[in-house]
Amino acid sequence: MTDIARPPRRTEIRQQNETLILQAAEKVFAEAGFGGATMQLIADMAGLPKANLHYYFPTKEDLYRRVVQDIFEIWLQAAEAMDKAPGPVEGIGAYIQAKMDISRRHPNGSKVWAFEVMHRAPAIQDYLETTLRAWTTGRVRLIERWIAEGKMAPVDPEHLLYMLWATTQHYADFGHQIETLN
Amino acid sequence: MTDIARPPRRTEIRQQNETLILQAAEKVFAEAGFGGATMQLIADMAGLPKANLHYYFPTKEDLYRRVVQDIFEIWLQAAEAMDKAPGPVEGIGAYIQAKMDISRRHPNGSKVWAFEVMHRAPAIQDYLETTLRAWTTGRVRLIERWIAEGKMAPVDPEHLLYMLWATTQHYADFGHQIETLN
DNA sequence: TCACAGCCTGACCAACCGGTCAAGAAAATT
DNA sequence: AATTTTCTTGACCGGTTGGTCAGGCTGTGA
Repeated sequence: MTDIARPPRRTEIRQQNETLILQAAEKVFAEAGFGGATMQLIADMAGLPKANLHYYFPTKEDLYRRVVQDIFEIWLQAAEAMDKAPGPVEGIGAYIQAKMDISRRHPNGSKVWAFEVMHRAPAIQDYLETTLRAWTTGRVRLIERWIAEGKMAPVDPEHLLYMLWATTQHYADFGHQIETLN
Repeated sequence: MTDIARPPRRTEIRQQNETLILQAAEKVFAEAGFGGATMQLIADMAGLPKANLHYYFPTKEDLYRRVVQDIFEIWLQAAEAMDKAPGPVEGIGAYIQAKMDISRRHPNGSKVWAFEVMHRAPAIQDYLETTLRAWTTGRVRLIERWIAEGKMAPVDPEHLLYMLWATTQHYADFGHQIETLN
């Protein structure tokens, strides 16, 4: 009956190595895409033998899916910043701020996410069709309410969201292009 | 001394096969990135034996560089639409129109371009640092003139261009995401 | 002290990678 | 008709790929 004491310990090594691998994987996948990435390179970057990767993540796809899933969850958190705001100026401003922060703190994850969405999202179709859609409709309704209350100009809420995504994503992913031109 | 008659003929088969290969390559590179694409898959998609690809394009990199170069030249042509316009409304409008048209007609090329720029553009550094920069400064000056003439609101010309890039590129590359949500 | 579950890894495998090449087919030039 | 150039391709090469596995190691609980 010692149910409470079991889970905490014993997984320390596992968790430590998993994050180590995930960090390396995020970087390699971001730089080469799924097909271009190699388990050997990820292993080298993590400082582990390749066989050890396969101990924690049986296949390359498992590892990739996990990387995508992680960044998606972080990405979703930016929504909170929008909901807590009293009006559009603070809400949208805070959302942009949060998204740009994520892009800055997880540039690799941001690229993996972009790559994934660009390619029909074979690894995350479920997310796009359920979680993401739910999130979007919720936010669209919020913006519609703001418009109805006269707090902001009557723009198409969906297109506004697309533009926000486009711009923040662009600054995250095309940093090099912008940098070169300045 | 028959200098004029030489170039036209003789390259018919070559040109035909080159475009056939380039079309297949554009698609495969767009879907898998440079590292994930394979010469075998491109060959199959073009309906040619793999050894034949290497006859026209000695290495995978040569083929890739050519694909990137082609889409870049098409991309540059959208500039003309902007220059011919008398004012910002027509100019920027026409530019967006032209870019969206390109994205719609060359969705694969657009993805290859995005992928290339996202990854520090190893194959086209020269372009980014010369041609593209020249193009940008020219357009910035055009917008500045429009602002000086009171034809449009005084916004930062460079940031305006970035936003235009971001939005049009987003609609081209993330078509699937937008489609899924609608 | 022992046992046992979780962790580690060198060696190995079939499949596939980009690229080569020689020998021949087709086309253009003479 | 002869010759030369361009095009085509099956077979092949060394190296790399994702993935496996047997056997050893290690920390912990009894």
